Amino acid sequence: MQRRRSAGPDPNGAPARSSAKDVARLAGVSTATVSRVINLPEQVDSETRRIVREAVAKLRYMPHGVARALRSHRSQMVGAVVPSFDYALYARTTSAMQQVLDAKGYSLVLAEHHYDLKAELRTTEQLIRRGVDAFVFVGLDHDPGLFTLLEAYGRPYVLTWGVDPHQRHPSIGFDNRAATVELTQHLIALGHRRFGLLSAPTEGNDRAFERGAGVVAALAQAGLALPDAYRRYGAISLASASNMMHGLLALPQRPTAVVATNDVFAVGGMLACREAGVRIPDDLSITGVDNTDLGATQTPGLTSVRTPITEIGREAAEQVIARLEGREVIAFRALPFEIVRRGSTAAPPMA
Amino acid sequence: MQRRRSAGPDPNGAPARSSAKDVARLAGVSTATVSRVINLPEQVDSETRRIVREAVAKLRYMPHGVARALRSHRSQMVGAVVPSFDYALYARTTSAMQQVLDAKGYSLVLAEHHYDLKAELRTTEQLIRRGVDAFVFVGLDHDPGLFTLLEAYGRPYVLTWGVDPHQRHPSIGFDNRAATVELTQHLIALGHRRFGLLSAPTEGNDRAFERGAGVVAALAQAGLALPDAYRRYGAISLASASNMMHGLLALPQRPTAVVATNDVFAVGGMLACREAGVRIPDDLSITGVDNTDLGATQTPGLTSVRTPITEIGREAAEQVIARLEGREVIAFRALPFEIVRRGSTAAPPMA
DNA sequence: GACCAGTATGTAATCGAATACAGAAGCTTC
DNA sequence: GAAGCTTCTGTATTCGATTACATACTGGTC
Repeated sequence: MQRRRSAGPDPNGAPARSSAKDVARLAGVSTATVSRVINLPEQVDSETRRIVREAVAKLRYMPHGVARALRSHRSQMVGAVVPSFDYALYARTTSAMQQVLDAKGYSLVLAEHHYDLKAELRTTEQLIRRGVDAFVFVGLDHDPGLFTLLEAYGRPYVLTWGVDPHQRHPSIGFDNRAATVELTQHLIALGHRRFGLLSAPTEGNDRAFERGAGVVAALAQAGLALPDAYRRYGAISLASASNMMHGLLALPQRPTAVVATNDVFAVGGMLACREAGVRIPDDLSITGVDNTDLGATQTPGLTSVRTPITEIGREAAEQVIARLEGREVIAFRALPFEIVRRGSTAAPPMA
Repeated sequence: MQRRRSAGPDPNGAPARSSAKDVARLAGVSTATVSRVINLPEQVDSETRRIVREAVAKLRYMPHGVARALRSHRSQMVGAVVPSFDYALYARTTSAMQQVLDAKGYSLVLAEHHYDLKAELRTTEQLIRRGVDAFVFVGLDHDPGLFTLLEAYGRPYVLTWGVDPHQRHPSIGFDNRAATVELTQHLIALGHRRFGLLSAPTEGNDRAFERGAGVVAALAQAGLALPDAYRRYGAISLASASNMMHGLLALPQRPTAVVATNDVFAVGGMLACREAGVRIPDDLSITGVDNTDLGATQTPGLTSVRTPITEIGREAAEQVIARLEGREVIAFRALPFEIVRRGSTAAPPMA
């Protein structure tokens, strides 16, 4: 295979980028002084500082981050390892993170693992190899090797979208179980007795697990059960949710209320109802979690839970930066959530 | 401020990570051979290779990416600089990119610029400093300094979501103008004569500009005009779109068809119509672009254009990798799009 | 048996900054 | 005016790999 001379980052025609040595030469100082002007300016005489800064400006000098990272063991990069980007939520959390990081001079490195905790481990390993300083993960469930790895390489991290009940790992999120407990209680109060659940597979997904558990707990408290046939698990997509809902509608005694563990499931469920001619909320009530635009704009609007999407991102970024900079920080933070009632929930039809 | 001994990436207790030197010692070879086993295995005797690989496994050696990057001028990181993550689209494109990159051993570094081309330039500069090898940008409009910078540092790049008509920059996307031309023609064919436009500000946003231009061009071809009062520009959010639509509805002669330059604007517009008691499609037809779930699940479903969201991401990633590896590649790629007709468009009401 | 080509490996320089250490200069203080 | 402190700057090492170059060995050829 013929290979051209160099198409890579260091090609023929490119004007050599200027180094600290060039700046030092022009300013008539040593590279050590150049480095100090950049990193510890107060240690340098103000006149020298001025001269060096002029040289920096004239040569358009940009410190070589890779060299700096090698020597100082700091890359100024933070990794976010999320389940999936396709689900708008994580994108928004990540967006909030990115803004905070950017403002503080850090860059965001991103990876997805598609709900595969082994993949999460591998990908994190790769990012550590690349020099990423600190990490933000989604959820509390992870491969045990992940924590060993982070420990071994001394990488600070924060878990998000949940709060670690054992307080073993720093975490920022909210009480997923409490959210669906409240929703379910709301539905029970409306008079519903026969429930359905639309959920993601709970293996390795503590958010889904807790949300499902919240439904079961609230029902149990009211003396109600949630038989297996009324629990449906599938991938997070409208199509899969629609399928699951068709399954529930086909039951001999179909539920009058369906709790979905997120808005995508709920909207997928609504689509299935439209197809099947089941009216919402007259024939069936349905709720989501996360209060996305997708749910809010449906007809009728989807009752959901406003989760602290951007706050989680912002706080997580601040946390890891604080840890990186050696500051003490609150390690466990439960943010508030709030039920948002819309037209998708009402009293059940008369029996 | 008291600082603990070390909370950073290289703390006290952490077992020293093993280096190529350690592997070399254990295997009884030089570090050069270790490096060769990893990067050019066919140059090493198979027996030596086996021994080195055993040592690598025993010590759980991971090459130090930063050191490697310093010496080889390759960080194996690709940067994606997108306008915003909040808009689901870019998140999905980025997701597709990430998957390709990951499969080929690259990592994705992400930044947003919130439609500020100066910020885009600054952030790219920062990523170059961090050693990012190649870039993917959204759109054709950029600060001229951006290309100078990329040129100066020899960084390959690809523009996405549009196709450069002058073919000066490698680009992968589709014909934004043609998309709205087709939509508008569809509406004209249905009998509409009075149009409205909901768009993002076009400054520095070629996608918005082209889509708007497509509407105007199709109308002109049919001998119709689009007066300024019928063009509304605002931020990409449901609330802002709803405001704009209320403006259109308040016109003495309100439009019977509204073309929105993306689905968010269109759905925001639909919300405003619901509030104002304007029925879709009986009183007003509306269309979006991008064929998102948000639009597809509305009642009625939003007529839109299926744009090659994931294909763009995948191809862009493959492009930059190919360029990085010195392979020749197709530099200008126009992907197909397709009108998706749903219930939001119909004939105009009788006059 | 001399020469050459090819293969396998080691030695040492290198990437570009950060930083430990040393040294110079200026200022106090007794 | 000697000792001691500060303040400022330079010298030289270091981070951990990649890689140009040198070297040793093997086998084939005339």
